[in-house]
Amino acid sequence: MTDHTTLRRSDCPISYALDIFGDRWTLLVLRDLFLKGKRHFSDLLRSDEGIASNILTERLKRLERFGLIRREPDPADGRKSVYRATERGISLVPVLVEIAVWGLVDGELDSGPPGFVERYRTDRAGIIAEFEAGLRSAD
Amino acid sequence: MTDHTTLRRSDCPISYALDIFGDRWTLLVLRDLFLKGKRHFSDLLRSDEGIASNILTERLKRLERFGLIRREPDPADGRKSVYRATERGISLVPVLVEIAVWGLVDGELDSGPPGFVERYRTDRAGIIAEFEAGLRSAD
DNA sequence: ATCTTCAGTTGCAAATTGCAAGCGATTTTG
DNA sequence: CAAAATCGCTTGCAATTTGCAACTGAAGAT
Repeated sequence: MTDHTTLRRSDCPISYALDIFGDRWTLLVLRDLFLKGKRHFSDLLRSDEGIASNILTERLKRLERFGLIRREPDPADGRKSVYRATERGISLVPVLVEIAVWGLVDGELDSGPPGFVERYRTDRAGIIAEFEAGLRSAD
Repeated sequence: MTDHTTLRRSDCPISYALDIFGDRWTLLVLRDLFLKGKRHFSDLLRSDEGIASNILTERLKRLERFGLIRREPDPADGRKSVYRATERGISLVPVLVEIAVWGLVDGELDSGPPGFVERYRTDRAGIIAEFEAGLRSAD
């Protein structure tokens, strides 16, 4: 069996990154977790794109193994876990923002915060810093 | 059959982007084409990661359909085609660079141009402009 | 106590990927 | 000019991954 979960295909940084999040779902899970503030399995399951529960389970485990997110028991509800960004995960915010901006412009979409692209053009660092700060302070 | 080649899963820009390049190979093809200056099928086939020829064929067709690259006959060799970035494709350079930087830092890799990350930190726009200019002037 | 919700797991069919071999059209070699 | 090599694919097929639906045990709500 080819082990895509640990095997590195080459020493190229782009290839390295894609071995972690180069699939149809991983970045969407991170989007919900990092940009939309979702924290629970059930919230993530109700993504706009309709991820299957077995896929979500597998991706969350993978992301935890790669150290991009961590899982904690929910103190308020024994059935639930809370998923959060680690510092390593937070370092992916610029990638997420870059992809979002590309998608907005290329797809001529108007979803997302109003004026996002305009602000990005003049204050990229500020936008990114804001998202990162939001993730660090999330309780 | 679910048609992943044309179906949009949601109106999220990240989802839109992933419907175009959210897989293990597409961005690696674009890397070779945009950042490594490869132009021919045979060169792309000899990627570090060892892409299969049927997958490469399919990805090139897809990228052409999405308007990110275009194909021309090679005037110097009737068997060959030349693949080039379109303006739309060039707009993906910032995404590629962002992912590359993330991979270099997170993976503690030392591949790529020396001092790339350092220059990125102080002159992101310059690096991107350089890659873009290189693509536009390529004959 | 019973019912519901939660976070998964399981089984299986369908789609995608990877591999090796083959192909016609060119181009190069002798 | 004929034969061999190269080019950009295509084809067949096995292995892997995905998607769907149904199910489960633990925990919470009524």
